[in-house]
Amino acid sequence: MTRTLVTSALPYANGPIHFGHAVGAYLPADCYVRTLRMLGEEALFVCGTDEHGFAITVGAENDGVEYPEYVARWRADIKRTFDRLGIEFDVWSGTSISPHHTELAQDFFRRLSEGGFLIKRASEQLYCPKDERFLADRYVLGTCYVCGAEDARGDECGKCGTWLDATRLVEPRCRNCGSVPEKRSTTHWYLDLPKLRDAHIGEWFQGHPWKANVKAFVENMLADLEPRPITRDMGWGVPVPEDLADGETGKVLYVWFDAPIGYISFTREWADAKGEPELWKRYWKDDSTRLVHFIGKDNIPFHCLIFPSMLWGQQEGYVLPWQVPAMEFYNLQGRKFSTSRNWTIPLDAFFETYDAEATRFYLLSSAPEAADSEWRWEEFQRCVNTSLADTIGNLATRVLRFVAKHHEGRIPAISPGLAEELDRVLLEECGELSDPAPSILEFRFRRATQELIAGAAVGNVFIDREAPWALRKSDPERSAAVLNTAIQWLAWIARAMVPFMPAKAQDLWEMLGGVGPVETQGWPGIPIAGSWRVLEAGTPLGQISPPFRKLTDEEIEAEVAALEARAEA
RNA sequence: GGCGAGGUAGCUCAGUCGGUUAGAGCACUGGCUUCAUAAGCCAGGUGUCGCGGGUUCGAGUCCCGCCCUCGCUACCA
Repeated sequence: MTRTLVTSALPYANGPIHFGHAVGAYLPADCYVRTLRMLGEEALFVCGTDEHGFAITVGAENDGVEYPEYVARWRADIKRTFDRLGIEFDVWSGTSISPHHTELAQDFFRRLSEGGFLIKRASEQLYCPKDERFLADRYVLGTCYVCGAEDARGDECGKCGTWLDATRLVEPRCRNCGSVPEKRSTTHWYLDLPKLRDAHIGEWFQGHPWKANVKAFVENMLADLEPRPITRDMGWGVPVPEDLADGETGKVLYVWFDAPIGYISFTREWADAKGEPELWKRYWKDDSTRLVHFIGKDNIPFHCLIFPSMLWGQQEGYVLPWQVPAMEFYNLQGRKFSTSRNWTIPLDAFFETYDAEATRFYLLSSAPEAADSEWRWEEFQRCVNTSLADTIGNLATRVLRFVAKHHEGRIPAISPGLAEELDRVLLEECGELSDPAPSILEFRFRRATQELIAGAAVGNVFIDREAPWALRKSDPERSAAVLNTAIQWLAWIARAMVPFMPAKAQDLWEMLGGVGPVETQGWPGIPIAGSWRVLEAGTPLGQISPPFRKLTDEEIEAEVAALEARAEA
């Protein structure tokens, strides 16, 4: 029995999330958590929005609303998408509203300072006098001092690709209001990453079996590490603790510094809500906890290096990540998802037409585990029609309608002798049986979806071999036993479907006459002859209806055309 | 520039420590079946494993070089 704390990257409360986000950090995590629970293991699933930072202040001001209102709007919008996808966190909060967050983030700063892991340093940064704020590099435009291109962004020139120093741009201007920024000296605190690496984090990282994409990337960074600023001149964020500010004012913790602390704040919020305020320590301060961060690859530095450094630097026994199953990127029909270029799938319309559970399955089956991958409408259609409707859905209807017609809608009887014989046929002679759970626990979600479908295919082979429609006349007892076995197999499928499609799994379970939540049946694993049947003969079936609607060529073609039309508009 | 990942059948991909005639799904063709959502089952593969070298009894797999695609490059989060 293990205990696992699962986090999904905190989405930034500055816009809607799309399927690329969902498949990168949220769906796999939800699937993983559901699998652990089916296996009887303890898991806690934590998420919420990341609500500080410069980009949010700009977004809110452009919309003419106060910061808290702005982030509350996106917090709700993002949550709605998760709800529709059936992603169920144990706690959902936000870094600007979670009760312990400010104090905890300040505490992190304080303890790092006491540990000697912070460096105070002055630097020159660009300040916009009109907007009265310091500008992040990417919010400054100007002429590239390398190639002369105009409208280069302060962090990188779009023309020549050079990584720029914003303060050296020729004719710089504020991206927001166009005025000329001035250089101002400002003091900030830096996290001494080289020191933390040498003290512990380097060794810790090396001694751990990471996913290939994580390992290569971080090893590289470890070799060439520099102190990183963790404060910012801004009014929106967690203030630097006054007692440590040395008279400096207007400083807040950098958003990336406070954001991952949100995982802990939210866990505390969850524990408070349960009426056991100390319970969060069971997850964060017990060595035996497995901390798993689901993220997109853009988040690897933070979750494999910086946040672990912050945690360890507390010297308070915080657990460090056990695994960071970072996904690569997910594109849409050959291009990057882009809200500004209208290369997106409008989700409100999408969920009115398409099934969220089938969408979960398709997303997991195409997840960018080892390389970038993409949503393709044609593949979505193929997946829904072939794998879900034909292989799983049709297996259910072909068996259940037969039973409805010839056995009064009740699960037919089976004798011990026939059970033994049919177990052998089904479990040994109808194709290879595989258990999706080990794949899920290794973060191989694509393979896991294939294994589920392979299981349903075994059911189809079994029915064809035994042909109960023919046996009905020649050997009615065997015909009944075959149908009993097929229904038991559907029950296996329903249970195995839970991590991928929890609601559909429940629908199927009830169609089979199953009572109560299918999750409570536990994970079915690979059936063992003689002990895998869970439904009683004589049990009345539920209402039979095809679990998955097939998608027509016309509607898929229309979706692709609409996508392209929106992008051109 | 630096780093990384990919390049395997028409399409999407799997190939663990190097080891038989390189696999799966889809698509396609033929046959069977008629319980079922025009679903199901069976059978059918002459692939330069990106290119060129090398190591080895043996390379898709390891080493070197090159070509192509994509991503990341931390003061956006």
